Amino acid sequence: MTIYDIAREAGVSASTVSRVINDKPGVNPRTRERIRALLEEHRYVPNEAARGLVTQSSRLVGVLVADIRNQHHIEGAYYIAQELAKLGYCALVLNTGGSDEERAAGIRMLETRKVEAAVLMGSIFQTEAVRDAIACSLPEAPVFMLNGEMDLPNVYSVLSDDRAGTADCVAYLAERGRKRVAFLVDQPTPSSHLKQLGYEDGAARAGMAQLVIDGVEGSVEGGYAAAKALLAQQPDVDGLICSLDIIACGAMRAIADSDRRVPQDVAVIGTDNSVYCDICTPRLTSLNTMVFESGVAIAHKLVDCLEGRSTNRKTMLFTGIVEREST
Amino acid sequence: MTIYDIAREAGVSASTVSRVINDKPGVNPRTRERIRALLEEHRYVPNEAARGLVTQSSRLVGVLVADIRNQHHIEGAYYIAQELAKLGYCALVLNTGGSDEERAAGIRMLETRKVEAAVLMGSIFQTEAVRDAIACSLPEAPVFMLNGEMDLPNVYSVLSDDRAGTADCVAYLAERGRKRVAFLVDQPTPSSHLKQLGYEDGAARAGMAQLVIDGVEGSVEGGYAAAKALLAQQPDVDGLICSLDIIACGAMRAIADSDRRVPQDVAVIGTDNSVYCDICTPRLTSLNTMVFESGVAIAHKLVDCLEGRSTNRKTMLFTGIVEREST
DNA sequence: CTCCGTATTGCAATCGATTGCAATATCAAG
DNA sequence: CTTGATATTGCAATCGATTGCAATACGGAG
Repeated sequence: MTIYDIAREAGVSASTVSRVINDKPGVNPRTRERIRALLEEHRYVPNEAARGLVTQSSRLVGVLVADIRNQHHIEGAYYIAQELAKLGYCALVLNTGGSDEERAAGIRMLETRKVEAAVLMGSIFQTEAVRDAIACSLPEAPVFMLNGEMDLPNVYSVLSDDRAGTADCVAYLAERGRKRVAFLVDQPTPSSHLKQLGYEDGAARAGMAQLVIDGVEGSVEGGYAAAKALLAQQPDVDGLICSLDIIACGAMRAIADSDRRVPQDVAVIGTDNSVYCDICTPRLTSLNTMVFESGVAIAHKLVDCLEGRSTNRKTMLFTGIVEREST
Repeated sequence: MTIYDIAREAGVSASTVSRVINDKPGVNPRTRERIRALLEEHRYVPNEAARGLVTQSSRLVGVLVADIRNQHHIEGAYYIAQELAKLGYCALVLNTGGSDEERAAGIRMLETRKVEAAVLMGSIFQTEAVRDAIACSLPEAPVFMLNGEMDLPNVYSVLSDDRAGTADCVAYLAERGRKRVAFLVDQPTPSSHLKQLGYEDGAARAGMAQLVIDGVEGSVEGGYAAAKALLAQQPDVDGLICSLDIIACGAMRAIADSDRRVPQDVAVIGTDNSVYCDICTPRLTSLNTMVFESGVAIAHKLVDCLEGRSTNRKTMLFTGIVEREST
């Protein structure tokens, strides 16, 4: 069912039908009603591809998510999709794998689909290859980065101050009398690197020795194994900060298995404030890195851009420690 | 950069360029190479909208996800997207809200984007309104339902036998000497209803009195509150089956707060086998309802359909209890 | 009854591809 | 130097919309 079919049946030209569909003036009210009825009757839906071809617009926004394990990113992506849908835009949510190639391919895919804007969920997109791909494929479209920055005029940033936040975690434990606070960090990503820097800042400021275990696998088992080894080697550890909540969950289990209590013997803090915090026992104190709130902020700024309003290129959200039972 | 730009620069017609792009025969090898080089040099990417208009294909598959809280559905959706990407298809992942209207609107959106197939993640799509929307908007395209069936020739189903699985859970507890097993169920959905029927089957078969608490909020707090109330009223409960793992997590906390031990005093089983199972303490025994595996199966069957191979309209996956510490 | 302004409507080009068929080029054989 | 077969290439229509401009219809004033 195309506008030509409708036009034939209504005894008018396609132009007139198009004017009715797009609520444009210059159509006799009676004709308009007649066509409206036909449109309704045949449940006409426009072909977005054809429409986009002539209007040079797709009403599509690309959302790239790298880590599907990150509940926050996914929820953020869906929130963005929802907000956009309200405005008649459609989110093209793509998951890109772990490599730079795949991420660049994702951006090229957005180009062939002619998206009008893009969102990159996560600091993992902050690489040279992605920068080049954006400069090549989306030099005009507004691109929003979550937790990342890029020196391109069309790239906007929404980030949370994870470095300061993690430093705050160290200070928080130091104030509560912890003397030896270790840091468990997963595979290096820009985000985990920031957290590590924050840990180092905090430890230096508190005059505390630094103890970093890196390369921890991002799973309950990974956290368990790392914490078990740590406690065996450094039995005097009385505080633990983890770059992922899920690692903290595994670590707490290891602590319990080593006949220590959380938080009395070892206090534990995660840095995601994820749903896991309320599920594990004891409930996990965690740094709210505002990932979800960032998604909300991105959706709003994106819509501002798309509707021609201006927005500042960088938005910083402040973190906060959410105290639960593990400290 | 369009094929016309390339054609002009190469001194040939657009047809020739198109033949090169699509690897079609009938082009002088030397010309072909020259055009290939130009394509590369200008990083030509085809406009999918224009291509789709003439070929009447979009290489787009719509994936509708209703409940973003369901980690399985999201992972499944991403897995599907990944498989499709390998074959040159692009997944249009849409989240539809809670109402029938929104779900029907999602299907209509798929129609305007001219998707070649659709996937509905979850039993929640098994409604009359969705059926009508499919019959209207996607009467030809293959539609895959996860955990749902529909009497339309183009709707395929991949489901897990949750009813039998939940009955197995009751039997499992009965065999281990539990006398009074209750069932906590969330807001009614086709899926939770099946689980409830399974519980009733199992209880009847084991000659056990039935004790169903329904309308439980699907959260840790919801499970906590429901279990707390239950234990106060029915102190003799020694087994608990929950329609959602997250409810089971809350329930285990309530049991601990009521000075009972899991599993010694009350055994608990969830019915999602989600990531939460390994995070809570004690680790939660749960029914693997194969949601993730179903996603995999759907991806494969979808690709079969798209490539012209035939598949059976209904695939049943069998559930299994994954034993952990809560039983 | 003519003329003019305004309200409707349609024509035709355009967007960026694909593709059947006609046209031209190339080359070897006779 | 034809002729015919085959290899390249281009023309033009098509997909389903949108839109500027030209054309027609209508109505009232003179």
